[in-house]
Amino acid sequence: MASLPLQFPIPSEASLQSKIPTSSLTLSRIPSRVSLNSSSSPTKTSQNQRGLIENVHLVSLSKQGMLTEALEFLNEMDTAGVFVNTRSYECILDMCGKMKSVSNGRIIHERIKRTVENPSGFLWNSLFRMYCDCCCFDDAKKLFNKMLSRDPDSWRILLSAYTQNALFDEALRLFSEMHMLGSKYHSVVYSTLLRATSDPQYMELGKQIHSHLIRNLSNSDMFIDSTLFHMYLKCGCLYSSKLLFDRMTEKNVVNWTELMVAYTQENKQKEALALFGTMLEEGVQLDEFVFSIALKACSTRNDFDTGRQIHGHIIKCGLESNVSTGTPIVDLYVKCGCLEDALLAFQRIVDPNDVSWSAIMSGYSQYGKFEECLCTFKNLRSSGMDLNSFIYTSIFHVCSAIADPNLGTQVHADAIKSGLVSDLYGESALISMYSRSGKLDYAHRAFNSIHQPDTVAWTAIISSYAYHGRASEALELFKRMQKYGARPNAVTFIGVFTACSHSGLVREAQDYMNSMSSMYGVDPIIDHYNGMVDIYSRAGQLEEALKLIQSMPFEPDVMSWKSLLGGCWIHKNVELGKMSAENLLQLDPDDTAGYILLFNLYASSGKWEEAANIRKVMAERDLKKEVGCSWLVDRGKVHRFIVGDRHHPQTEEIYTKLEQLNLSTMGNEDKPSYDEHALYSLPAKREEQLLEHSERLAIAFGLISSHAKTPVLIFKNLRACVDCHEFAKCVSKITGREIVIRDSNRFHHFKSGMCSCNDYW
DNA sequence: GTAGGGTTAG
Repeated sequence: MASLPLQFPIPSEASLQSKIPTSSLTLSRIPSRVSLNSSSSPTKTSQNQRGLIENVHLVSLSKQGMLTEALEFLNEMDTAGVFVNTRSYECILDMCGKMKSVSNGRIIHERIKRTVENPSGFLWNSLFRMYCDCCCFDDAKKLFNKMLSRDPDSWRILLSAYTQNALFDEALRLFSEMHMLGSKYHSVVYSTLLRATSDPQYMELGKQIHSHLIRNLSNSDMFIDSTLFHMYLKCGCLYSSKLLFDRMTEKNVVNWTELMVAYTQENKQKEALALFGTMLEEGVQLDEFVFSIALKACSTRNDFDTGRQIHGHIIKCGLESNVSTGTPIVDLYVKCGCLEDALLAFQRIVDPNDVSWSAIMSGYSQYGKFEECLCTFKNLRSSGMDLNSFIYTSIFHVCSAIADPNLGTQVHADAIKSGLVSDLYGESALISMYSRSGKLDYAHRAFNSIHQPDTVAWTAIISSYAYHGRASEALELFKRMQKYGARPNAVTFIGVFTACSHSGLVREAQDYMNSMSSMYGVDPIIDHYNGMVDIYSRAGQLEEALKLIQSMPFEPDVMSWKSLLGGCWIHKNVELGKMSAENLLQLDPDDTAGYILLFNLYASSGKWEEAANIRKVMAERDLKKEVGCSWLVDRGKVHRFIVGDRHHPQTEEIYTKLEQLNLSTMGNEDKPSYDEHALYSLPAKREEQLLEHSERLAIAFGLISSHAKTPVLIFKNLRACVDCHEFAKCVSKITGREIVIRDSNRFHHFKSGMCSCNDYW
């Protein structure tokens, strides 16, 4: 039979889709049917060609998501009596599902019922899939129950819809139904279903399905292998996963990455990196995901050298500027203490995202680059970039370090507005921020707002009270924490020891030290022993402190000796102090604080020659003590003072006030001692300088600038000086004002001539 | 028309 010549060549469907300007196309502009030679009788070919262009056009409209136009065109085709083929229906239903337009899908469903006799299994499945894609599971199930010829695809479509929408119980019920009916299923059904069991709560079921597939499936494939491997990993069965992984005939980079992630989550960074090494040996194609997890393993274990090698590898692969690899490189350098390298790596990222910014901001906040951190934050905010809760946590850290409660409160409000303070990280950072800014009540409020505080949150509030010298409340919170089922960790015990230390609770601290490991399962580390040394030393039990240093299961470090030296200074034990200082300076010959403590010890014991010698050694080594600086925040502005400072615009008023205060407190204070401020001064000059110490200037300014009922809140970078501590006590008595000073160690709350530390610090 | 991965904080 000769084929009939067409009047024009029929283009391929694909080329038509790109050529036809679909939106304005109507039946009047394209032939409603391909013209055939009228004298010829219809043949099979001619039947197939009838309405072909219209159907192609309908498919084209559907694929472009122009559902309204497609429906209109469908009506025009009806009017013109053009046959709508199954393929067109499938396409339009597919788009209805993708666009979740169940109303249009229902119109098509009705049309099919009216116009299509005996719809094929394919068409039924298309309809069915449309309802599934639109999440209309009731309609889908109704249709499913009506379907006479459910094929394996029908089951799979519904099963897949259930798993994709996390309706795992329904998925498992359906599978059970399939099983009861003895339906045939192949690997696709298993891999779809296993998705539902990749959760610890379904692990047993997952195992059953695994054994089911072993019995019913003759050949496994990479989907099954991969899904089973994934399922066991997600259920926490690393060992089983590894067995499956080793047996997999075909492994790809995703499988390797998953296993590495599992190792890092179990704190097995070394194993993760070993896997990475094997990947390199086996020549697996690497991508940004696997690099990022390898870098994370390095940063977590502070493995700078391996991290640097991986960085080199990334450069070779040309992925250095990629945000997914560039960001963990930044984090690696931040964690390894190389802020400069981190900045360089950051600058190389072509399009840094919020994660990249939070990584670099965390670096800024950790390395004291507070101004840079705040400035970056302001710029990001005004640029409209998406911020995340990590960024806010870093900013809370900065606010707490610079002790600016106003800024902290503003950022807090901002974070609430952005909805980014809702997780425990942010909340715990908030507790610390408020407490370190002198607002213990706000800190407690932040703690109370946490629905279920975890160990870190409890630790933050315990440490806050400890830091403010409120030992009994801190220890009470420690008890409550256990009642609520939160398990203390090593950091919690640091808070507990801080509380005991600031209040001289030697017995209690001993009890905690002895029960840490047995009762709480926390093995003491050197920081805990040093805490105990500090507690003995402050309490004057210097021999006990020394005994502990000598008997503890760690080599004493700088902190161990410094704590003992501090105690020797307080309790004027020159011999032991000298020995502690020698040990301390042997470990770190440049420890300025160690020299200053020893100098003060000599000076306060009248050993001027030895004191002068310390000063000489320091000068020879070019060691200068950090300049004492006190500051306070008034109406959002930070006012800083150093000793004898005359730069403040209100200097006149400040000094007048200070003179007045010095006169009224004179005689009320204890006899002046010697402290770090006095190191390079002669005794007479020293006393003169004492009257202009930074704390006193800050107190004077605080009194004249703030409201009479509000406490004067002052921050100092060094430890509070004994004389100024006395001064603050007197001022609080004479003026009736409450004064709060945060020094480098803790908070002092002065009220009516008393300090919350009871002169014990 | 099935499965699956990463990086930032207290």
